[in-house]
Amino acid sequence: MKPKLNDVADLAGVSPTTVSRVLNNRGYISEETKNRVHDAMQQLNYFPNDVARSLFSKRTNLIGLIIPTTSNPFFGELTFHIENICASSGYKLLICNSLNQLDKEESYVDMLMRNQVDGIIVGTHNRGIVNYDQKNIAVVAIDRFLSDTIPVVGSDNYMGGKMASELLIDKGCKHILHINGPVELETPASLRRKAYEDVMEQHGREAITYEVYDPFHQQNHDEPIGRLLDEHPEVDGLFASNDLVAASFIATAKQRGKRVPEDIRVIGYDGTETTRNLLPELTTIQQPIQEIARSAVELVIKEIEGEFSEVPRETYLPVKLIEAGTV
Amino acid sequence: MKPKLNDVADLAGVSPTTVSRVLNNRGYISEETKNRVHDAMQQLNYFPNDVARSLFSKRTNLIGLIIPTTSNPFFGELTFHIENICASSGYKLLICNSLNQLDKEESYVDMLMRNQVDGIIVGTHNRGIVNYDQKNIAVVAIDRFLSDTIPVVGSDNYMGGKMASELLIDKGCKHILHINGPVELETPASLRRKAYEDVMEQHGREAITYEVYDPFHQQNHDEPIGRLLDEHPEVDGLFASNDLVAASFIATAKQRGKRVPEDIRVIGYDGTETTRNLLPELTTIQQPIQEIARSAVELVIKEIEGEFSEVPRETYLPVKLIEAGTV
DNA sequence: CTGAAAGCGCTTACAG
DNA sequence: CTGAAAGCGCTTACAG
Repeated sequence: MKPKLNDVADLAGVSPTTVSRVLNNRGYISEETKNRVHDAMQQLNYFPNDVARSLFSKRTNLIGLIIPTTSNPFFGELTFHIENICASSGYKLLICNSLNQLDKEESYVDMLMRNQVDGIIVGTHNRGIVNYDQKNIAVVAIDRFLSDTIPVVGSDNYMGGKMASELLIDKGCKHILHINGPVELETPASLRRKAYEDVMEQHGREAITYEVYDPFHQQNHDEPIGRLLDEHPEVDGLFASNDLVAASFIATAKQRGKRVPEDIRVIGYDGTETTRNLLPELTTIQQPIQEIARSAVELVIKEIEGEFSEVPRETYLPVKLIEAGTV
Repeated sequence: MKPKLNDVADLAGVSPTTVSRVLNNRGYISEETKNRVHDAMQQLNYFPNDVARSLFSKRTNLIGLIIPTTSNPFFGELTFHIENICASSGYKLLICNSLNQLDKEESYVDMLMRNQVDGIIVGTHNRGIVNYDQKNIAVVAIDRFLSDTIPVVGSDNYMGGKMASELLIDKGCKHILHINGPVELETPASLRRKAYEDVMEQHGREAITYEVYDPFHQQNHDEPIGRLLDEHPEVDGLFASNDLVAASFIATAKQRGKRVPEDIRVIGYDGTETTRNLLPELTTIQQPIQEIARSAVELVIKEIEGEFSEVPRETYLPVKLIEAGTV
């Protein structure tokens, strides 16, 4: 049987109170008892039961992370950094892959609440919205407006969209296409599209935006992209809302005999380590994933600790253009 | 304040015992009380505190997953599937990115034990080894021998290595190189190398294996690969132990004016969705990630439920050759 | 069919 | 400097 605090107390010949105190380094204890207790703990190979501690303290040091899927390199890397930063602050991560399905997100939130997590970081992009406000829990959203009060963290989407669009213009593209997620979502990421449209207008170009149903749940984009290329044979530039779509586009374009960048120039968005490794020639707008993770974790911890005044409603971190072969 | 079971009991005019019974659907309860209790729960927006339940039941329904990093596409996808399968079996996932560092793995295991997880799935590949046997907890390893008793799940590494090596031979390669992780690890993955060496020997070829220090922790492989190409200008075939290394190799080779596959044919290992999407031309041995995840979860659950006799010591799942442009 | 009591493994006022 | 008691929010024998 697992030794418990009482066993340690018995062995050390002290009260459970005393053991608890040396465990938590609270109150005055003589060096001698302290040593005896430590010896007893060692001897029994004792470690405290955090479930019992949580029940009392009403703190689990657990944070729930809801994302579409860790299979997507952006979210895989985001998850890594979030977990890493949580760990160094004494928090643990409960992971939830919602696949952008509202019902899954809802049942995950229920699960997290029953498990008494201290906070939730939400990075899903559903159509519907879970009402996090009345859950009475610390929440931070990544690139998504959840309510008037829930803080949002993301990359500087407008700047990213602007840099990408202007680069394509500078390179001499005449017919620039944009592929984005569904606009109705009203996410900060739709600013990428807004920037694209603004730049096109400034340069007297027509803005043509295609929407992919769900850019985060990995799926085969080749077919819709093929149709798109057939409908717009004049296209000579593409700004894709993420690198996976950009990669699908490049593959499809090549199949149709188009050369990249000679015939079509392509820019993606995200710039994950994985993309940099597997497709180094892709020009892309790199999100500061680690900084996004850091902000999200810091903000949710501030909320947990009640420091609401120090939590800005919106935090946008700078992006970086990575210019490579596809442009 | 969060409503508790007692509040529900008060409102419904019954004892806490009764509320607990309707919550757990245990014992006989009249329809009428059942309804009154349900009404009270609704009215108060009550949901049970799983921390308290866990303290009593000594079951948390929590599983710990220790992997190098979700940033790596193989582990990102593995994590997704494991979490997914856990969720459908009522388990939750606590995620731990060890970066293959022994000290991190150790402190994660401590953390998981304190949090009373029901089981642990281990997918790290350190040099040192944590003694999981004496932790007295359900453990399953992925592609790693942890002890004589801990079950291992993985792909059929020998078959994968054989298929890759033979394909290169069939394609007419004369000087085939293999890049692998450090052998001392004695992981089942080293069977990929064994198969390569056996095939080379059968065909009277020299086996040349290079070792990359840590193929899982993403890093820049370009420099060592560059040296390797300089030392072996005659190489016309490469079997890489994973797709990321294969991609680095291809990029480096191209920089040196080598054409793939005309001058050098390349085969990777893993075949993740992400690689298929970003680098569809890469020929690779695809691991059955979802099946590995399913086996790992099923086995750890069997251990948790005490059905040790149904847990095989080693489970190797079939791989699939994906032949594409690099070969 | 329902309830009072004890207990899961800890922690913290409160006394001394 | 140390301990007895009560309690965190549940559940389960045991009675009735």
